[in-house]
Amino acid sequence: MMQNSFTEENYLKIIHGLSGRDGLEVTTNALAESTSTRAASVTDMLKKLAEKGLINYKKYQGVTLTPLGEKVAIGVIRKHRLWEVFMVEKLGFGWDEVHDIAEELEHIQSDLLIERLDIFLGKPRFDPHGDPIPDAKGNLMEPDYRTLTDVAVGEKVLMMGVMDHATAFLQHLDRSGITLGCILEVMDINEYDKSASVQVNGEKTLFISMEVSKNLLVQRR
Amino acid sequence: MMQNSFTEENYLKIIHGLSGRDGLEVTTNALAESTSTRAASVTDMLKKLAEKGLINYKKYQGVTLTPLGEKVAIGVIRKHRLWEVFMVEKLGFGWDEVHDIAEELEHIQSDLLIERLDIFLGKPRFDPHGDPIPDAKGNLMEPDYRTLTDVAVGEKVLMMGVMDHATAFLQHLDRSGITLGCILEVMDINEYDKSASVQVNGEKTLFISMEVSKNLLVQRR
DNA sequence: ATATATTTTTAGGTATGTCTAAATTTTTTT
DNA sequence: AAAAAAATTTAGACATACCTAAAAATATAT
Repeated sequence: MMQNSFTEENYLKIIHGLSGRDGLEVTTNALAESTSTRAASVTDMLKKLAEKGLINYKKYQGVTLTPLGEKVAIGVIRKHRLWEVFMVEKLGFGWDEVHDIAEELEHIQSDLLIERLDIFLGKPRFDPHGDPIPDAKGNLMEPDYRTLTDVAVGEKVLMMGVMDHATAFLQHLDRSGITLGCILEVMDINEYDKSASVQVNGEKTLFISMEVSKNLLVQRR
Repeated sequence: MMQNSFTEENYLKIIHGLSGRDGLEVTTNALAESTSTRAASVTDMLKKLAEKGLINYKKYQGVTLTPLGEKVAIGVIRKHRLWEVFMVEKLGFGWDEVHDIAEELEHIQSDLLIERLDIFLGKPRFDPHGDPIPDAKGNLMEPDYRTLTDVAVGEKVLMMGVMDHATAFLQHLDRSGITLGCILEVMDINEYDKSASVQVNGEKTLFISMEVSKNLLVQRR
Protein backbone atom coordinates (compact mmCIF):
# COMPACT_ATOMS: atom_id res chain seq x y z
CA MET A 1 0.00 0.00 0.00
CA MET A 2 1.19 3.48 -0.89
CA GLN A 3 2.40 5.88 1.75
CA ASN A 4 0.94 9.28 2.51
CA SER A 5 3.27 12.21 2.02
CA PHE A 6 4.35 14.67 4.66
CA THR A 7 1.96 17.21 3.11
CA GLU A 8 -0.98 14.82 2.98
CA GLU A 9 -0.50 13.96 6.65
CA ASN A 10 -0.50 17.65 7.52
CA TYR A 11 -3.75 18.24 5.70
CA LEU A 12 -5.40 15.33 7.51
CA LYS A 13 -4.14 16.52 10.88
CA ILE A 14 -5.39 20.04 10.23
CA ILE A 15 -8.78 18.82 8.97
CA HIS A 16 -9.09 16.79 12.16
CA GLY A 17 -8.30 19.83 14.26
CA LEU A 18 -10.67 22.16 12.43
CA SER A 19 -13.62 19.78 12.32
CA GLY A 20 -13.70 19.42 16.10
CA ARG A 21 -15.23 16.51 18.02
CA ASP A 22 -18.49 16.72 16.04
CA GLY A 23 -16.72 16.06 12.74
CA LEU A 24 -18.09 19.19 11.08
CA GLU A 25 -17.33 20.07 7.47
CA VAL A 26 -14.10 22.02 7.02
CA THR A 27 -13.99 24.73 4.38
CA THR A 28 -11.39 25.28 1.70
CA ASN A 29 -10.60 28.76 2.99
CA ALA A 30 -10.11 27.55 6.54
CA LEU A 31 -7.61 25.01 5.24
CA ALA A 32 -5.86 27.63 3.13
CA GLU A 33 -5.47 29.75 6.24
CA SER A 34 -4.20 26.87 8.40
CA THR A 35 -1.78 25.48 5.83
CA SER A 36 -0.55 28.92 4.76
CA THR A 37 -1.34 28.16 1.14
CA ARG A 38 -3.85 29.49 -1.38
CA ALA A 39 -7.38 28.16 -1.72
CA ALA A 40 -6.58 26.88 -5.20
CA SER A 41 -3.77 24.74 -3.83
CA VAL A 42 -6.10 23.35 -1.19
CA THR A 43 -8.62 22.34 -3.84
CA ASP A 44 -5.92 20.40 -5.69
CA MET A 45 -4.92 18.56 -2.52
CA LEU A 46 -8.53 17.82 -1.54
CA LYS A 47 -9.06 16.09 -4.87
CA LYS A 48 -6.03 13.96 -4.23
CA LEU A 49 -7.02 13.06 -0.67
CA ALA A 50 -10.54 12.21 -1.82
CA GLU A 51 -9.10 9.97 -4.55
CA LYS A 52 -7.12 8.10 -1.90
CA GLY A 53 -10.24 7.61 0.22
CA LEU A 54 -8.96 9.75 3.09
CA ILE A 55 -11.65 12.45 3.00
CA ASN A 56 -15.27 12.91 1.93
CA TYR A 57 -15.25 15.73 -0.56
CA LYS A 58 -17.99 17.19 -2.72
CA LYS A 59 -17.22 20.35 -4.68
CA TYR A 60 -18.12 23.56 -2.84
CA GLN A 61 -19.36 21.51 0.13
CA GLY A 62 -16.29 21.34 2.40
CA VAL A 63 -14.68 18.14 3.65
CA THR A 64 -14.80 15.61 6.47
CA LEU A 65 -12.39 12.79 7.24
CA THR A 66 -13.27 9.21 6.31
CA PRO A 67 -12.59 6.57 8.99
CA LEU A 68 -9.30 5.88 7.20
CA GLY A 69 -8.37 9.56 7.13
CA GLU A 70 -9.29 9.86 10.79
CA LYS A 71 -7.00 6.97 11.61
CA VAL A 72 -4.07 8.57 9.80
CA ALA A 73 -4.74 11.96 11.43
CA ILE A 74 -4.89 10.48 14.91
CA GLY A 75 -1.66 8.58 14.26
CA VAL A 76 0.07 11.85 13.39
CA ILE A 77 -1.35 13.55 16.49
CA ARG A 78 -0.19 10.64 18.64
CA LYS A 79 3.34 10.97 17.31
CA HIS A 80 3.35 14.74 17.70
CA ARG A 81 2.29 14.59 21.33
CA LEU A 82 4.58 11.72 22.33
CA TRP A 83 7.59 13.51 20.85
CA GLU A 84 6.62 16.63 22.81
CA VAL A 85 6.56 14.61 26.02
CA PHE A 86 9.97 13.20 25.15
CA MET A 87 11.49 16.61 24.57
CA VAL A 88 10.07 18.13 27.75
CA GLU A 89 10.44 15.14 30.09
CA LYS A 90 13.71 13.70 28.88
CA LEU A 91 15.58 16.49 27.13
CA GLY A 92 14.66 19.40 29.38
CA PHE A 93 12.87 21.57 26.83
CA GLY A 94 10.27 24.11 27.91
CA TRP A 95 6.67 23.61 26.78
CA ASP A 96 7.06 26.71 24.62
CA GLU A 97 9.97 25.22 22.63
CA VAL A 98 8.70 21.88 21.39
CA HIS A 99 5.83 22.51 18.99
CA ASP A 100 7.80 23.29 15.85
CA ILE A 101 10.25 20.42 16.29
CA ALA A 102 7.35 18.02 16.91
CA GLU A 103 5.84 19.21 13.62
CA GLU A 104 8.83 17.58 11.97
CA LEU A 105 9.12 14.50 14.17
CA GLU A 106 5.43 13.63 13.76
CA HIS A 107 6.10 12.50 10.19
CA ILE A 108 8.76 9.90 10.98
CA GLN A 109 7.39 6.62 9.63
CA SER A 110 7.84 3.78 12.09
CA ASP A 111 5.11 2.24 14.19
CA LEU A 112 7.70 0.29 16.14
CA LEU A 113 9.59 3.47 17.01
CA ILE A 114 6.51 5.19 18.34
CA GLU A 115 5.34 2.18 20.35
CA ARG A 116 8.76 1.85 21.98
CA LEU A 117 8.90 5.58 22.61
CA ASP A 118 5.47 5.34 24.25
CA ILE A 119 6.71 2.60 26.58
CA PHE A 120 9.95 4.48 27.31
CA LEU A 121 7.92 7.52 28.33
CA GLY A 122 5.64 5.44 30.55
CA LYS A 123 2.58 5.61 28.29
CA PRO A 124 1.72 9.22 29.13
CA ARG A 125 -1.92 10.24 28.74
CA PHE A 126 -1.34 13.98 28.19
CA ASP A 127 1.28 16.07 26.43
CA PRO A 128 3.08 19.06 28.00
CA HIS A 129 0.22 21.37 26.95
CA GLY A 130 -2.44 19.17 28.52
CA ASP A 131 -3.62 17.70 25.22
CA PRO A 132 -4.68 14.04 25.44
CA ILE A 133 -2.48 11.48 23.66
CA PRO A 134 -4.35 8.94 21.50
CA ASP A 135 -3.59 5.31 22.38
CA ALA A 136 -1.95 2.89 19.94
CA LYS A 137 -5.37 1.76 18.68
CA GLY A 138 -6.36 5.30 17.74
CA ASN A 139 -8.70 6.03 20.62
CA LEU A 140 -8.62 9.70 21.51
CA MET A 141 -10.54 10.76 24.62
CA GLU A 142 -11.25 14.48 24.28
CA PRO A 143 -11.95 15.82 27.78
CA ASP A 144 -14.58 18.57 27.62
CA TYR A 145 -12.83 21.38 29.37
CA ARG A 146 -14.24 24.90 29.55
CA THR A 147 -12.29 28.03 28.78
CA LEU A 148 -11.65 30.50 31.57
CA THR A 149 -14.12 32.88 29.92
CA ASP A 150 -16.90 30.48 30.97
CA VAL A 151 -15.97 30.53 34.65
CA ALA A 152 -18.11 32.66 37.00
CA VAL A 153 -16.79 35.00 39.69
CA GLY A 154 -16.03 33.05 42.86
CA GLU A 155 -15.42 29.72 41.10
CA LYS A 156 -12.17 27.84 41.64
CA VAL A 157 -10.90 25.75 38.69
CA LEU A 158 -7.90 23.69 37.69
CA MET A 159 -5.78 24.79 34.76
CA MET A 160 -5.82 21.79 32.40
CA GLY A 161 -4.63 22.93 28.99
CA VAL A 162 -4.23 25.61 26.37
CA MET A 163 -6.01 26.35 23.08
CA ASP A 164 -3.08 28.30 21.62
CA HIS A 165 0.27 26.50 21.37
CA ALA A 166 2.27 29.48 20.16
CA THR A 167 5.60 30.16 21.83
CA ALA A 168 4.67 33.74 22.70
CA PHE A 169 1.46 32.68 24.48
CA LEU A 170 3.16 29.93 26.48
CA GLN A 171 5.99 32.23 27.50
CA HIS A 172 3.42 34.76 28.64
CA LEU A 173 1.88 32.10 30.88
CA ASP A 174 5.34 31.20 32.22
CA ARG A 175 5.98 34.81 33.14
CA SER A 176 2.57 34.99 34.82
CA GLY A 177 3.22 31.83 36.82
CA ILE A 178 0.32 29.95 35.25
CA THR A 179 1.21 26.29 34.86
CA LEU A 180 -0.66 23.10 34.06
CA GLY A 181 -2.47 21.94 37.19
CA CYS A 182 -2.47 25.25 39.03
CA ILE A 183 -5.62 26.46 40.79
CA LEU A 184 -7.29 29.56 39.38
CA GLU A 185 -9.97 31.47 41.30
CA VAL A 186 -11.86 34.15 39.43
CA MET A 187 -12.12 37.11 41.83
CA ASP A 188 -13.70 39.62 39.52
CA ILE A 189 -14.66 40.17 35.89
CA ASN A 190 -14.49 43.57 34.23
CA GLU A 191 -17.83 44.28 32.51
CA TYR A 192 -16.32 46.42 29.78
CA ASP A 193 -13.49 44.27 28.32
CA LYS A 194 -14.23 40.95 30.08
CA SER A 195 -10.74 40.91 31.57
CA ALA A 196 -10.54 38.96 34.80
CA SER A 197 -8.86 39.28 38.13
CA VAL A 198 -7.63 35.80 39.00
CA GLN A 199 -5.91 34.38 42.05
CA VAL A 200 -3.31 31.69 41.30
CA ASN A 201 -2.84 28.84 43.82
CA GLY A 202 -4.43 31.00 46.49
CA GLU A 203 -1.44 33.33 46.30
CA LYS A 204 -0.84 36.20 43.94
CA THR A 205 -3.61 37.83 41.94
CA LEU A 206 -3.26 38.47 38.20
CA PHE A 207 -5.18 40.49 35.64
CA ILE A 208 -5.96 38.30 32.68
CA SER A 209 -7.27 39.68 29.39
CA MET A 210 -10.12 37.97 27.57
CA GLU A 211 -7.67 37.06 24.79
CA VAL A 212 -5.75 34.97 27.31
CA SER A 213 -8.87 33.63 29.09
CA LYS A 214 -10.19 32.28 25.79
CA ASN A 215 -7.08 30.16 25.44
CA LEU A 216 -6.99 28.67 28.93
CA LEU A 217 -8.73 25.30 29.31
CA VAL A 218 -9.99 24.63 32.83
CA GLN A 219 -11.93 22.07 34.81
CA ARG A 220 -14.04 22.18 37.98
CA ARG A 221 -11.98 20.96 40.95
CA MET B 1 20.00 31.57 4.69
CA MET B 2 18.24 28.90 2.65
CA GLN B 3 17.89 25.37 3.94
CA ASN B 4 19.18 22.24 2.27
CA SER B 5 16.55 19.71 1.30
CA PHE B 6 16.32 16.16 2.55
CA THR B 7 17.64 15.02 -0.83
CA GLU B 8 20.55 17.44 -0.86
CA GLU B 9 21.60 16.30 2.60
CA ASN B 10 21.53 12.70 1.43
CA TYR B 11 23.77 13.44 -1.50
CA LEU B 12 26.28 15.22 0.73
CA LYS B 13 26.29 12.38 3.23
CA ILE B 14 26.80 9.82 0.49
CA ILE B 15 29.57 11.85 -1.17
CA HIS B 16 31.28 12.03 2.21
CA GLY B 17 31.03 8.28 2.63
CA LEU B 18 32.26 7.44 -0.87
CA SER B 19 35.19 9.85 -0.89
CA GLY B 20 36.76 8.30 2.20
CA ARG B 21 39.19 10.03 4.58
CA ASP B 22 41.42 11.17 1.69
CA GLY B 23 38.60 13.19 0.11
CA LEU B 24 38.88 11.46 -3.26
CA GLU B 25 36.72 12.43 -6.21
CA VAL B 26 33.37 10.63 -6.32
CA THR B 27 31.97 9.64 -9.71
CA THR B 28 28.50 10.24 -11.06
CA ASN B 29 27.88 6.54 -11.52
CA ALA B 30 28.91 5.72 -7.95
CA LEU B 31 26.39 8.28 -6.75
CA ALA B 32 23.68 6.92 -9.04
CA GLU B 33 24.30 3.49 -7.54
CA SER B 34 24.27 4.73 -3.94
CA THR B 35 21.23 6.95 -4.33
CA SER B 36 19.30 4.40 -6.41
CA THR B 37 18.74 6.97 -9.12
CA ARG B 38 19.93 7.38 -12.72
CA ALA B 39 23.19 9.07 -13.65
CA ALA B 40 21.28 11.84 -15.41
CA SER B 41 19.45 12.68 -12.20
CA VAL B 42 22.74 12.77 -10.34
CA THR B 43 24.16 15.27 -12.82
CA ASP B 44 21.15 17.54 -12.23
CA MET B 45 21.67 17.43 -8.48
CA LEU B 46 25.44 17.96 -8.73
CA LYS B 47 24.86 21.19 -10.66
CA LYS B 48 22.52 22.34 -7.94
CA LEU B 49 24.88 21.44 -5.10
CA ALA B 50 27.79 23.14 -6.91
CA GLU B 51 25.66 26.27 -7.37
CA LYS B 52 25.07 26.33 -3.60
CA GLY B 53 28.77 26.03 -2.90
CA LEU B 54 28.48 22.61 -1.27
CA ILE B 55 30.62 20.61 -3.72
CA ASN B 56 33.49 21.14 -6.15
CA TYR B 57 32.24 19.97 -9.49
CA LYS B 58 33.79 20.09 -12.95
CA LYS B 59 32.02 18.26 -15.75
CA TYR B 60 33.21 14.70 -16.26
CA GLN B 61 35.69 15.09 -13.38
CA GLY B 62 33.73 13.79 -10.39
CA VAL B 63 33.05 15.73 -7.20
CA THR B 64 34.49 16.49 -3.79
CA LEU B 65 32.89 18.28 -0.86
CA THR B 66 33.70 21.92 -0.14
CA PRO B 67 34.39 22.78 3.53
CA LEU B 68 30.76 23.92 3.74
CA GLY B 69 29.48 20.68 2.19
CA GLU B 70 31.70 18.69 4.56
CA LYS B 71 30.21 20.53 7.51
CA VAL B 72 26.66 19.74 6.40
CA ALA B 73 27.52 16.09 5.71
CA ILE B 74 29.14 15.64 9.12
CA GLY B 75 26.13 17.26 10.78
CA VAL B 76 23.86 14.70 9.15
CA ILE B 77 26.17 11.85 10.17
CA ARG B 78 26.21 13.17 13.75
CA LYS B 79 22.44 13.17 13.87
CA HIS B 80 22.17 9.72 12.31
CA ARG B 81 24.53 8.16 14.82
CA LEU B 82 23.10 9.89 17.88
CA TRP B 83 19.59 8.77 16.98
CA GLU B 84 20.89 5.22 16.59
CA VAL B 85 22.37 5.37 20.09
CA PHE B 86 19.04 6.67 21.40
CA MET B 87 17.08 3.85 19.83
CA VAL B 88 19.41 1.11 21.02
CA GLU B 89 20.29 2.48 24.47
CA LYS B 90 16.95 3.99 25.48
CA LEU B 91 14.29 2.24 23.43
CA GLY B 92 15.68 -1.28 23.39
CA PHE B 93 16.14 -1.69 19.65
CA GLY B 94 18.68 -4.14 18.25
CA TRP B 95 21.62 -2.76 16.25
CA ASP B 96 20.12 -4.41 13.19
CA GLU B 97 16.84 -2.45 13.45
CA VAL B 98 17.90 1.17 13.66
CA HIS B 99 19.56 2.13 10.39
CA ASP B 100 16.48 2.82 8.29
CA ILE B 101 14.70 4.81 10.99
CA ALA B 102 17.85 6.87 11.57
CA GLU B 103 17.86 7.64 7.83
CA GLU B 104 14.65 9.56 8.48
CA LEU B 105 15.56 11.08 11.85
CA GLU B 106 18.89 12.42 10.57
CA HIS B 107 17.03 15.09 8.59
CA ILE B 108 15.16 16.67 11.51
CA GLN B 109 16.28 20.30 11.58
CA SER B 110 17.08 21.48 15.08
CA ASP B 111 20.54 22.04 16.45
CA LEU B 112 19.11 22.48 19.93
CA LEU B 113 17.36 19.12 19.73
CA ILE B 114 20.51 17.30 18.75
CA GLU B 115 22.66 19.01 21.38
CA ARG B 116 20.17 18.14 24.10
CA LEU B 117 19.88 14.59 22.80
CA ASP B 118 23.68 14.34 22.90
CA ILE B 119 23.71 15.42 26.55
CA PHE B 120 20.82 13.10 27.41
CA LEU B 121 22.74 10.18 25.93
CA GLY B 122 25.90 11.10 27.85
CA LYS B 123 27.84 12.41 24.83
CA PRO B 124 28.55 8.98 23.37
CA ARG B 125 31.65 8.69 21.17
CA PHE B 126 30.51 5.68 19.12
CA ASP B 127 27.23 4.48 17.69
CA PRO B 128 25.84 0.92 18.12
CA HIS B 129 27.84 -0.24 15.07
CA GLY B 130 31.11 1.14 16.40
CA ASP B 131 31.11 4.18 14.11
CA PRO B 132 32.55 7.34 15.68
CA ILE B 133 30.13 10.18 16.39
CA PRO B 134 31.30 13.64 15.23
CA ASP B 135 31.33 16.25 18.00
CA ALA B 136 29.14 19.37 17.93
CA LYS B 137 31.92 21.34 16.19
CA GLY B 138 32.10 18.85 13.34
CA ASN B 139 35.28 17.05 14.36
CA LEU B 140 35.15 13.43 13.26
CA MET B 141 37.98 11.17 14.45
CA GLU B 142 38.12 8.23 12.08
CA PRO B 143 39.95 5.42 13.90
CA ASP B 144 42.01 3.41 11.44
CA TYR B 145 40.77 -0.07 12.07
CA ARG B 146 41.77 -3.06 9.95
CA THR B 147 39.35 -5.59 8.54
CA LEU B 148 39.56 -9.17 9.76
CA THR B 149 40.96 -10.15 6.35
CA ASP B 150 44.17 -8.33 7.32
CA VAL B 151 44.68 -10.25 10.54
CA ALA B 152 47.31 -13.03 10.56
CA VAL B 153 46.85 -16.51 12.00
CA GLY B 154 47.54 -16.48 15.74
CA GLU B 155 46.67 -12.82 16.23
CA LYS B 156 44.07 -11.77 18.79
CA VAL B 157 42.02 -8.65 17.98
CA LEU B 158 39.09 -6.68 19.33
CA MET B 159 35.93 -6.42 17.27
CA MET B 160 35.39 -2.65 16.89
CA GLY B 161 32.90 -2.07 14.08
CA VAL B 162 31.27 -3.14 10.85
CA MET B 163 31.60 -1.97 7.25
CA ASP B 164 28.17 -3.25 6.25
CA HIS B 165 25.17 -1.92 8.19
CA ALA B 166 22.55 -4.09 6.51
CA THR B 167 20.05 -5.84 8.74
CA ALA B 168 20.87 -9.27 7.30
CA PHE B 169 24.59 -8.91 8.01
CA LEU B 170 24.07 -7.69 11.57
CA GLN B 171 21.60 -10.49 12.29
CA HIS B 172 24.14 -12.97 10.98
CA LEU B 173 26.68 -11.61 13.49
CA ASP B 174 24.07 -11.85 16.27
CA ARG B 175 23.46 -15.51 15.44
CA SER B 176 27.21 -16.11 15.41
CA GLY B 177 27.67 -14.44 18.79
CA ILE B 178 29.97 -11.74 17.40
CA THR B 179 29.36 -8.48 19.23
CA LEU B 180 31.13 -5.15 19.48
CA GLY B 181 34.09 -5.49 21.85
CA CYS B 182 34.42 -9.26 21.66
CA ILE B 183 37.87 -10.83 21.26
CA LEU B 184 38.55 -12.65 17.99
CA GLU B 185 41.54 -14.98 17.56
CA VAL B 186 42.31 -16.17 14.06
CA MET B 187 43.15 -19.87 14.39
CA ASP B 188 43.48 -20.74 10.73
CA ILE B 189 42.94 -19.31 7.25
CA ASN B 190 41.82 -21.47 4.36
CA GLU B 191 44.18 -20.86 1.41
CA TYR B 192 41.57 -21.53 -1.22
CA ASP B 193 38.63 -19.28 -0.26
CA LYS B 194 40.29 -17.16 2.47
CA SER B 195 37.66 -18.25 4.96
CA ALA B 196 38.88 -18.17 8.54
CA SER B 197 38.53 -20.25 11.64
CA VAL B 198 38.08 -17.81 14.49
CA GLN B 199 37.78 -18.26 18.23
CA VAL B 200 35.38 -15.83 19.94
CA ASN B 201 36.19 -14.67 23.50
CA GLY B 202 38.44 -17.72 23.96
CA GLU B 203 35.37 -19.92 23.78
CA LYS B 204 33.62 -21.30 20.71
CA THR B 205 35.27 -21.43 17.31
CA LEU B 206 33.49 -20.17 14.17
CA PHE B 207 34.10 -20.46 10.47
CA ILE B 208 33.93 -17.01 8.92
CA SER B 209 33.75 -16.47 5.15
CA MET B 210 35.88 -13.80 3.51
CA GLU B 211 32.67 -11.91 2.69
CA VAL B 212 32.06 -11.54 6.41
CA SER B 213 35.74 -10.92 7.31
CA LYS B 214 35.87 -7.99 4.89
CA ASN B 215 33.07 -6.32 6.82
CA LEU B 216 34.47 -6.76 10.33
CA LEU B 217 36.56 -3.86 11.65
CA VAL B 218 39.09 -4.88 14.26
CA GLN B 219 41.90 -3.45 16.36
CA ARG B 220 45.02 -4.89 18.00
CA ARG B 221 44.35 -5.50 21.72
C1' DA C 1 46.31 5.75 -33.13
C1' DT C 2 42.06 4.52 -34.20
C1' DA C 3 37.93 2.00 -32.98
C1' DT C 4 35.08 0.51 -29.33
C1' DA C 5 33.18 0.75 -24.93
C1' DT C 6 32.01 3.26 -20.95
C1' DT C 7 30.82 7.26 -18.50
C1' DT C 8 28.68 11.53 -18.23
C1' DT C 9 25.94 15.20 -19.82
C1' DT C 10 22.16 17.35 -22.40
C1' DA C 11 17.45 17.58 -23.98
C1' DG C 12 12.95 16.95 -23.24
C1' DG C 13 9.32 14.96 -20.24
C1' DT C 14 6.61 13.47 -15.70
C1' DA C 15 4.51 13.89 -10.85
C1' DT C 16 4.06 16.66 -6.66
C1' DG C 17 2.73 20.64 -4.51
C1' DT C 18 2.69 25.16 -5.05
C1' DC C 19 1.22 29.74 -7.50
C1' DT C 20 -1.87 33.67 -10.09
C1' DA C 21 -5.70 34.95 -12.72
C1' DA C 22 -10.08 33.98 -14.38
C1' DA C 23 -14.40 31.47 -14.20
C1' DT C 24 -17.99 29.41 -11.56
C1' DT C 25 -20.88 28.39 -7.61
C1' DT C 26 -22.80 29.64 -3.29
C1' DT C 27 -24.13 33.03 0.08
C1' DT C 28 -25.61 37.45 1.49
C1' DT C 29 -27.74 41.73 0.90
C1' DT C 30 -31.14 44.79 -0.61
C1' DA D 1 -35.61 37.63 -6.72
C1' DA D 2 -32.04 40.05 -8.61
C1' DA D 3 -27.55 42.09 -7.62
C1' DA D 4 -23.39 42.08 -5.10
C1' DA D 5 -20.09 39.76 -2.39
C1' DA D 6 -17.63 35.87 -0.97
C1' DA D 7 -15.99 31.29 -1.51
C1' DT D 8 -14.41 27.78 -4.47
C1' DT D 9 -12.80 25.66 -8.57
C1' DT D 10 -10.53 25.55 -13.10
C1' DA D 11 -6.80 26.71 -16.20
C1' DG D 12 -2.30 27.42 -17.03
C1' DA D 13 2.50 27.99 -14.85
C1' DC D 14 6.62 27.04 -12.02
C1' DA D 15 10.31 24.51 -9.07
C1' DT D 16 11.98 20.13 -7.38
C1' DA D 17 13.59 15.76 -8.17
C1' DC D 18 13.09 12.32 -10.84
C1' DC D 19 12.87 9.77 -15.68
C1' DT D 20 14.35 8.04 -20.85
C1' DA D 21 16.80 8.60 -24.99
C1' DA D 22 20.35 10.65 -27.45
C1' DA D 23 24.68 13.20 -27.74
C1' DA D 24 29.23 14.17 -26.14
C1' DA D 25 33.38 13.29 -23.61
C1' DT D 26 36.58 10.12 -21.61
C1' DA D 27 38.72 5.66 -21.07
C1' DT D 28 40.05 1.14 -22.96
C1' DA D 29 41.44 -2.17 -26.32
C1' DT D 30 43.28 -3.73 -30.45
